[in-house]
Amino acid sequence: MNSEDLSVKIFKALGHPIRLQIVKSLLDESRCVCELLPAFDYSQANLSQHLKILREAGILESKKIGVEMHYWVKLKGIKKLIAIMDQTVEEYFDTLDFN
Amino acid sequence: MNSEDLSVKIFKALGHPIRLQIVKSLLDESRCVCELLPAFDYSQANLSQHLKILREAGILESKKIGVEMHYWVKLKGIKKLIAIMDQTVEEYFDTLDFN
DNA sequence: CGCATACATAAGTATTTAATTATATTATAA
DNA sequence: TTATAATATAATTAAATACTTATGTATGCG
Repeated sequence: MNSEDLSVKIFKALGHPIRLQIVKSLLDESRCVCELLPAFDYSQANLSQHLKILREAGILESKKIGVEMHYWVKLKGIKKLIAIMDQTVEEYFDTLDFN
Repeated sequence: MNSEDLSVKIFKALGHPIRLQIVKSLLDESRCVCELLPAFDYSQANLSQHLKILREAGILESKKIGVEMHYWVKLKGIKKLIAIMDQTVEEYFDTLDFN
């Protein structure tokens, strides 16, 4: 896969409300699915599928510990990316004030 | 729309190869559709629809000048966002080298 | 063992998104 | 005014994505 395709894949992976929530909740600490599941209101299968998409985009990494599967954010850039997105969204709302 | 939804909308808008290309080509200068169209290999209608999605995500702004419609990147954050994405993709490929 | 827990995968359906083709709009120029 | 260029919109179809329900797999425990 080339850089352009990977960029698109990462943007796309983050372009879903459930997945963005998941990633945000993993920015500073790893968690197992058993912790994520009750935190959100999605079915276990659905959550698992979204985690797979995030793993395949290279955003998350996982490791099995006993019976639990732990997930964390693999790329440091993702945290920056989300921070810049927050800034950008602020910028957007700021521009609205002048209309 | 709240911040979370807007973040998702922007990520999603960038998560398509055509749209990412368009945005990148507009990062430093505005262009009319008549300049964009021959630069890429998409049908006029298709291009127009992607431009609409980018406008509706707040990423692009447009203005009609005579018979031409000019587009440019409205949010400064978008340029940063794409720069961080490029870094992140590099980071990804770097991590692969150690496997 | 055999069962329970934690998770993944598969299959099916519903919904969304994308692309194509055709048509509409708007501004200028002849 | 009509013709043309530049662009948008609508309608259709195709394809991808998301969600649900059902089932499978690995690990640890009694």
